[in-house]
Parts: sequence; C-alpha cells; structure tokens
Amino acid sequence: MKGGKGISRLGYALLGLLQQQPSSGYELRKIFAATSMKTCSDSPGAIYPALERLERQGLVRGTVEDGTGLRRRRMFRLTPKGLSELRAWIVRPVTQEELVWNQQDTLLRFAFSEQAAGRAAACALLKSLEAALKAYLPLLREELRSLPSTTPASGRLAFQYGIRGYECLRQWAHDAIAIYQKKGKGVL
Amino acid sequence: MKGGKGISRLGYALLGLLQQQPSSGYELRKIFAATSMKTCSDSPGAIYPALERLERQGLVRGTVEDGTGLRRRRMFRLTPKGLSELRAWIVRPVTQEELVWNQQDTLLRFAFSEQAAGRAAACALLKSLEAALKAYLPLLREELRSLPSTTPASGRLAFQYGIRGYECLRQWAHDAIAIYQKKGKGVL
DNA sequence: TATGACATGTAATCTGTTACATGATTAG
DNA sequence: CTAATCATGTAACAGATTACATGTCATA
Repeated sequence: MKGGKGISRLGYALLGLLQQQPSSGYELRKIFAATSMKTCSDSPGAIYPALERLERQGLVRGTVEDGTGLRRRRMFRLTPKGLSELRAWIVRPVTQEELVWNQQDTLLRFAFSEQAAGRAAACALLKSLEAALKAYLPLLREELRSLPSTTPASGRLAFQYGIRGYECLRQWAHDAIAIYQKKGKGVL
Repeated sequence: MKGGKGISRLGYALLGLLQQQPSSGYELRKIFAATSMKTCSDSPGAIYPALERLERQGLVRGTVEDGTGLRRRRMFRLTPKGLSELRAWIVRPVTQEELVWNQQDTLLRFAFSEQAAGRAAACALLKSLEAALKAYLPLLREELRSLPSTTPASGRLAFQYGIRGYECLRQWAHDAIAIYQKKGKGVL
C-alpha cells in the first residue's frame, strides 16, 4: 500500500500503457524490455501478478483470446474505474516527499498525462513540479552549507550532484511549460 | 541477492556509515532521517534486520554497551571483512545496467569512496562513470530519434528529461574529476 | 527434430513498509 | 505524574527478483 490506494509504480505504469492501447501481458513485458528509460522491470514474475491485482481491483479486465492459434492469450483493457484511478494519480500535486523518494513516479505520471488527462493536466503537473522544486532547492542548498566540516570531499560532491540534478529537473520543467504554452496558443 | 553478494543498498549504506564511525542502530537511523539526500529509509523495521544480516555475514560486529544507564544499546563496528566488502563494492566499475537501474548506488558508492578507499579510488570511480555515460548517451539519443511518431508530446518530453539528467551527471562527473586532479597535484 | 520466439504462469526467497510493543531516563 | 526522547525490536504484509515450468507454433 504505497501510492494512495495500494497500487505500485508498476501498477500505474501498466494502467498507463493499457490506456494507450489494450495489450497482453507479453506485449507489456516487451515494452518494458525494449525501452531504455526503464522505470519498471519486465519480469513475468512482476507483471502477471500485478495485472491480476489490478483485475481484482476492477481497474483492468482481461479477456481470453484464442482464435489466433497460438497459446491462448489474455488481452487486458482499462475499465472506466481504471481510467479514473489513472487520472487521479496523474493529477495529484507533486509533493516534496515525492521529489525525494519517488521522482520516477513524477516523470512517469507526466509521460502519461497528455493522453490520459489532457494537455491542461500535463501543464498543471509541470507547474506543480516547478513549485515543489522552488520550495525544496533552497532547503538543499542550506543543508549543503551546514554539512559538518568533517564531511569528505566525495560526500560533499555527491550532495552537490543531488542539487544539480534537481536544478536540471527544474530547468526542464520550465522549458516544458514554455513549450506547452506556446503550443496551446497555436492549437486553440 | 541483488548486489554481487547479497547485500542491499541499505546494507552498503550501513557499512559506509560504520566505516566512518562505530554507531548504534539508533544513531544510524537518525542519520538517515536527518539527511535530505535520502537514499534509504530510516525505519527501524528496515535497519535493525539489515544490521542483523550484516552481523550474520560477519561484516559488522555489535557489542552491547550498558554503562550509560539508558537502555542497553548495541554499538556496531565494521569488521575487516566488512571493510573489504565495502571497498569491493566501491571499486566496481560503473556498468550501463547500474546507470539504468541503480544510479543511486553509484552516487552512494562515490560518497563513501574517499574515506573508505582513498582519493585514487574516488577518481577512478568518476572516470568509470564518465566512460559508462559516454557509451550510453548516444544510445539514448538514438532511441529518442526512433520513438514512434504516435508518441505524445509529454512522453517525448519525459524521455528528453531522462537524457538531460544523464548529461547533467556527465557534466558533474567531468567537473568532479577536474577537482580531484587539481587537488591531487596540490596535495601530493 | 531441434531451436527459438511467442505466451503465460508459479514458487521460493528477500527486502522493505507499516504499525505496534517494550522499556529506561529526563524534563516539566 | 506525564510526556518526550532515547533505544531496540517484532509481526504482518506487500512487492520484486530469480528461477523454473509449461505449452504452441514456425523454421531451419
């Protein structure tokens, strides 16, 4: 029971992919295996049980499909409840907690945001991310300053990278917002 | 059995902290709780069992200490075997696998590298990281180019952030190497 | 007929999360 | 006396990893 209602990152990733198109467990595995930006594992021992959990929760529905002649395969589809669960996850504001522990979730949410919840939601998520970073970065800088003087150089440098990474994320969010706003004007 | 020999990230973090100074479980928890750059949880349900595992493996030794009058507390110390295990972990070359799945480990290894394995090891680790990134980044850029045209803008942007993050890491590694080499000359 | 891709699953094990339990000491 | 802090632990559960098991179909 990590995210809000007992759905793991993998669970949400599956919901997101199924929102894009109905797929079999095998196809979903292939997607995770093929992409370099891996946030989740492609192991059957993770995916099939995760799909079962989602089905028990009524978020996806699997229908057996055995006309093709191959071994029977189950195509999974998002249910309306699954879609609203996915949307609720996407539109959650970005918290400092998430920045520290689950940054990957934020990016995954954003990746699905446009298709599953629309451009406005995508843009709102970016703004929420930017705001969270704006509040968090000063705290990190302060913590760097007050690091004990005994801290070895490598420890200090590692901390500095942490800060740089968040700055990079902030810059990206800023650029992405600009893109959305420009595009928004053009398209509307 | 994730890292080489059945030690989790938390396990290595504990070894690294104990190398800096012998501590009780409670003190270790406080360190995890206080630092904003959290890579590990500070929950007792994670730390005490992890310390027990390390003790069973002969990597740390806990000695009860109850002169202070408070409830007895166990001070943990790194054993020679623990130190060599820590060093072996630190000097492992950075692989593409690690870049994708366990970036945090790389940074954690580096944070401990100087105290536990010396400046030369710290510098070698940075160079290994730089080399891994140099090989990996072109693959990511290629993958971005060949993303299906149906990919929504938010998916594309999320992927771009992934690349930016690695570029940032590379820049940081580059700068850090420069610092080590300058300092090396001054101190030697 | 043997291999490899397709396709789904299970079991053992490990680790972490959450929540609770215990108990001593100090400050108010 | 009560609350907070110090300090250690346990038990239930969730989720992932690894390795294995099963079975179909195409092709070489």
